[in-house]
Amino acid sequence: MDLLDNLNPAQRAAVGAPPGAILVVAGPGSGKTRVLTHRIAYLISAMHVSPWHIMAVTFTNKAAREMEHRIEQLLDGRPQGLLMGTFHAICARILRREVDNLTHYQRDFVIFDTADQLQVVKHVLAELNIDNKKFPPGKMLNGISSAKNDLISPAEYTATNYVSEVTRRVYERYQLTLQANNAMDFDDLLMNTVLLFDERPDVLAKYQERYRHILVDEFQDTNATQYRLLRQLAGEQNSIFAVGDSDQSIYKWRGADYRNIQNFYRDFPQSQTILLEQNYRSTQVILDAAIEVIRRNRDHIPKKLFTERPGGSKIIIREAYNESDEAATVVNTIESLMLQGYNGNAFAVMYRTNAQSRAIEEAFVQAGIPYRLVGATQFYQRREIKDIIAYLRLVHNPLDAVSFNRVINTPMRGIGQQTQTQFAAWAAALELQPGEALVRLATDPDVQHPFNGRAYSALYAFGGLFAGWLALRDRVSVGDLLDAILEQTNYRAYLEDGTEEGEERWANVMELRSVAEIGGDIALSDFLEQVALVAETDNLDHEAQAPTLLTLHAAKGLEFPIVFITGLEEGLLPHSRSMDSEDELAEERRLFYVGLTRARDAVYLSHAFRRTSWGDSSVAVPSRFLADIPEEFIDGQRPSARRRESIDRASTWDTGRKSWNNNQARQQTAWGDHERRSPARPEQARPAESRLPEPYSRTEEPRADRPANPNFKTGQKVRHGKFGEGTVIESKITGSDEEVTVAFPGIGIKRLAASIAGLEAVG
DNA sequence: ACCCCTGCTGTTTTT
DNA sequence: CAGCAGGGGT
Repeated sequence: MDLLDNLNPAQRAAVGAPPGAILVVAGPGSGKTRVLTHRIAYLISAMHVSPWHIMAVTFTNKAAREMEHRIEQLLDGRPQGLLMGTFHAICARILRREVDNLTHYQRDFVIFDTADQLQVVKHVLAELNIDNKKFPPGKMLNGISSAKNDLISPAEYTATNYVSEVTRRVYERYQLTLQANNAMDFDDLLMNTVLLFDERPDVLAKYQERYRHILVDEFQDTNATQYRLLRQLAGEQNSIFAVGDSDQSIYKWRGADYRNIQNFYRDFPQSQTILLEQNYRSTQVILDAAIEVIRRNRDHIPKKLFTERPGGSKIIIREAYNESDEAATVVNTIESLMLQGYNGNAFAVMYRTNAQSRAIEEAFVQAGIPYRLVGATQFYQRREIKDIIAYLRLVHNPLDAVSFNRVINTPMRGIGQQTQTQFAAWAAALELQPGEALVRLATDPDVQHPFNGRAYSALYAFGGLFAGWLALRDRVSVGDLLDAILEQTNYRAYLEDGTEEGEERWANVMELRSVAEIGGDIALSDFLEQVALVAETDNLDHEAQAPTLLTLHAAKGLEFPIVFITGLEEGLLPHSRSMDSEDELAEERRLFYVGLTRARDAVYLSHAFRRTSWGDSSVAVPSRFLADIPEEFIDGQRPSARRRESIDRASTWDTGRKSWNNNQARQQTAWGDHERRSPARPEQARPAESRLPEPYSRTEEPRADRPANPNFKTGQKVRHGKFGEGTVIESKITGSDEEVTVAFPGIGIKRLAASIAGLEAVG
C-alpha cells in the first residue's frame, strides 16, 4: 500500500502518525484535505481500523461528500460504516437515535432554522410583554445563540445589565417554547448532544466505544460546545486528529474560538503537533503578500510558509469610481482573460457582504456572461418553499406551532386573526399544542369548544384535511404526501395569480417536489433534516463554466486560479461593525487573508471612490489592509498615492455615468488598461496582465443573435450541457441578452445567459 | 377578514 | 432601498 508515497515529509508524518492526539497546523493550500483523506484511508487499510470506528467532522456537507469520494478512490470502494458530516448533521443523527434518552423531546423532533427561531422569539416577546422595538428579536437571538455556543443554560445565564436580564428571561421562555414545539434550533443540536453525554455516561460510553478515531477539519472554527463534544467523545482512550489554522479562523461571531487550539495542548498533553508549511496552491508573490497581511495581527504565530511556484504576476490594485464601475471593471477583466483562454470557472469574485453582489451581478448580466452566485436569496427561504416545508413539518411533528401558525390560514381559508387568537387560547386551555388541538376539534365530536358557525366550519374543514395527512404520513412517499397537500389546499391556484411571479413561485414548489422525488424512498424525517441542514455552498459545483460570486466567508476551503476581492474600503473590509475592537479587526484581516490565499495565479483587488450604501452614496476610504501589502508585490500605484488623482477625477466622473441602462458600463476600464478608454468594443480590451501563467484551452462558445423576445418560457423544460434537465422559472431580456433562470432538480436554481449557456428546449 | 398604504426600521459574516 | 408592522379603509 503506497498511501504514504505521494506525500511530503510533514504530510507523511501526519498521515502515518501512531494513534493518539494529533494536531495538524495546516497553512492555506498545504494539502489538508489530502492529509485527512489519506489519514482515514491509512487507518483503514494500514492500521486495520474498521471504518465503523471512525468519525470525521467537516465544516460543510460538501466537504464531507468530497472527502468521502476521495477516500473511496483511495480505497477502491466505499468504506462501510464510516461516519462523516458536519457537527450539526452528526449531532442530529445521534439525537435522533437517542431520542428516548432525551428529557424534553420525543421522536420526530424538527429543526428550526433562523426564520423559525425569529418567530419563536417574537412570540416569546409578546408573551412576556417586552417591547420588540427596544429589544429587537434578532439581537435577543444572538444573545441566546452565543449562550448556547458557550454551553450556558438559561439557569446558568448570569445577567450583568438590564439588556442581558431581559435576554435571560427571553432565553428561558424561548427554550421552553422550543421544547413544547418538539423542535431544536441549530445550536440545540450541539448543546443537547453535549448535555445528553454529560447526564448519561452510559450513552456517552457507547459512542466512545464506537468512535475510537475522531478527525476534525477546520478545527480553528469550533466553538466551546463543539470542543466539549470532541473531548467527550475522545475520552481517555480515543484518538483525535484535528486539522486547523488559527489564521483562517473567521467565525468568531458564530461562537468559534481558535483558542481551542491552545486548549487542545492543555487537554491533550501527550499530543503531537505537525506543521504543514508547504503551499501547493499559490505563487510566491501571492503567498508573500498574504503573509505580510496576516503577520500584522498581534496574536499571529509566524509560520514558515513556502511555495515552489516562484514569482508570479503581481497583485493588481485598482480604484473604481463607484460600485457599478468597479463591477464593470471586474467583468471586463474577466471577459478579456476569457478571451485569452481562461475558462469561466477559473474566476471568483469575492466581497464582504452579500449586498455587494448586486452590482456585480448586474454587470455580468449586462455583459451576457453567466455566473454562479453563492448564498443570497436562498431557495429554502422563499415564501412558497417555507410554506410547503411548514406543511410537511407539521404533519411530521404536530407539536410544531411555528409551522402551524404559518399554514393555518395559508392559503387563506377564512381563519382570521380573531379566530386564530381564540384558537390559540383554547388550545392552551386544553394544554395542547395547536396542531393537536386542531385534530381534536376535527375528530372528537364531544369536545367542548367556543367556535361558532363560520369559524368552526373553517377550522373543522382544515382539521379534517390535517387528520387525513397524518393518516397518510407513514403510508405514502414524501412526494405523494406533498401532492396530497398541494391538491387539497389548492395551493397552486393560490400561487398562480396571473403574474409572472406567481408562475415562478409554482415552479419553485415543483422544484422542491423534485428534490423529494430524487431522494427516492426518503423518509419524511430524513427529507426534512436534509432540507434543514443544507448550506448554500454545498451545492457549488465546479463543473459549471462560470465565474463564482461569493462572500469571503463562503470562500473558505475553496481555490480558484484568479481571485477578485472587491470593496476594499474602510467600513466594508474591515467592516464598520468590527472597527472598534482589535479582536474583530484581527478577524477582518484574517478574512482578507483567507480571500488572498484562495488564489492560485493572480489576485485583483479593488475599491471604489464612491460607494452607495442604502440610500445615498458617499466617498469611501481605501482599506487599511491595502497598505499592508508591500509595494514590491503590487502592480501599479498604492491607493494612498492615487488618492489625490482620484479626487481630481471625481468631477469628470460624476457626469452621465450613473445609469446602468446605457451602455457606458461596458466601455469602462478593465484592469491593465488603467486609463479610461474612449468607447471601444470590449473585444479590444488589452490583455489584463501579460505575466499571467499559461492560459487554459479556449472554450469560447459562439454567441447567438441577440433576441428581441424571450426564446424560453416559464415552465418550459430545457436541457443544459452540465446541469441536465430543468424547468425554466423565468426568462427575460436584459440589455443585450436573454437571461434564463432555470431550476435544475438536485442542483439548484441557476441564472444563465441564453447565448452562452447553450440551453435546448426539451419535449 | 382582508387589502393597501404608510412610515418606520435596520442592514456582516451562516450551520 | 428593502421588509415589515400597524393602522385605516373596504
